[in-house]
Amino acid sequence: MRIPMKVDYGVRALVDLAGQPDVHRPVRTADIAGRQGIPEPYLDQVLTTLNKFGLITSRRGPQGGHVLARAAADITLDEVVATLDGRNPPLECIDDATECALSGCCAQRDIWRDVEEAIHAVLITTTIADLAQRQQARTAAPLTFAS
Amino acid sequence: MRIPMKVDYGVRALVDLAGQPDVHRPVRTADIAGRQGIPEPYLDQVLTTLNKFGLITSRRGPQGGHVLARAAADITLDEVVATLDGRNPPLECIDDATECALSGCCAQRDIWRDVEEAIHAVLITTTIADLAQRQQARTAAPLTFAS
DNA sequence: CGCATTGTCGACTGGTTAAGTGGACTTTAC
DNA sequence: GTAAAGTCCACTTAACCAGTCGACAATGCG
Repeated sequence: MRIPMKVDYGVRALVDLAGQPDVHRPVRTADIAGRQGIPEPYLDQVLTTLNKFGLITSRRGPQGGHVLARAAADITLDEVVATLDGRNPPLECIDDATECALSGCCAQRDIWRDVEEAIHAVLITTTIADLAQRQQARTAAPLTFAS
Repeated sequence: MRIPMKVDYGVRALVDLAGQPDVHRPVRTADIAGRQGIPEPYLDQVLTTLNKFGLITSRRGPQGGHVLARAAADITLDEVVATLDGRNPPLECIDDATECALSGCCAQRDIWRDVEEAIHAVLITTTIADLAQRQQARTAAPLTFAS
């Protein structure tokens, strides 16, 4: 019942990209890793996956880096989780009814599905833009008093 | 974001115990394993844990086996998960604020906490008795039409 | 063209989880 | 009291996840 590191790192990276002053200037892996406290080689893999599935666009070479492929408001957390965690259901039997067949369609399958849907409901209503905005408000607020 | 096998097996075993005609007669590990399609030696370990934490009572020797230690209606799924999965938060930083400190109290921490609470909400409102009842209704219903 | 920079990919290591194996211990039946 | 039926416990194996390292490929610049 844990959130994989991949997912946490991926979300952090996307929020970092969304929070850049110029959204079209590529950001290097090392910069994101430094700011977010993520082991760089590992973040590397995560960003590669995000690029492969079209969440970010990456460019190699000098002045290369990563850019959000879409508007931050269009990227839901649910999509990030699905991309990085491979669309795994919390338990096999939820999608595959074949395994659970012998126990006469077990009752707890409903419960696990409820759990899955509860998670889904939270994740689908949250976008990277939401998080970036919240982040910005949080880093700015403690320094400047409300005018 | 997966539900550990331990948890699934543990819940299945408890529901199995709750569904017994005589709740006070001990049920053998092998019987539960056979009915529920669980690898017996592994279920063994799970049941030992459940016994150690007082969810079931186990007796050794001939006519030995496992019995629910409390009423099925008093055992919530949340408790089973906590017992078998060791009260792990979905992400370290939710309980330990030390790790996340450098990124200025990150925004997604709230979201992961929301997810955790959503899961909690489902699990705490479901008891072993609920599942056992639902299970019984499901195995009986397809044969007899509603009167 | 040649080289530095930066992303991409694959193999490798260490820790945790899901199981399997074997033996010790405890209780009941005879 | 002895044997059998059970649970309990420690060790091993296989698969997976987090993280590291090094080679390769593409891009831009002189």
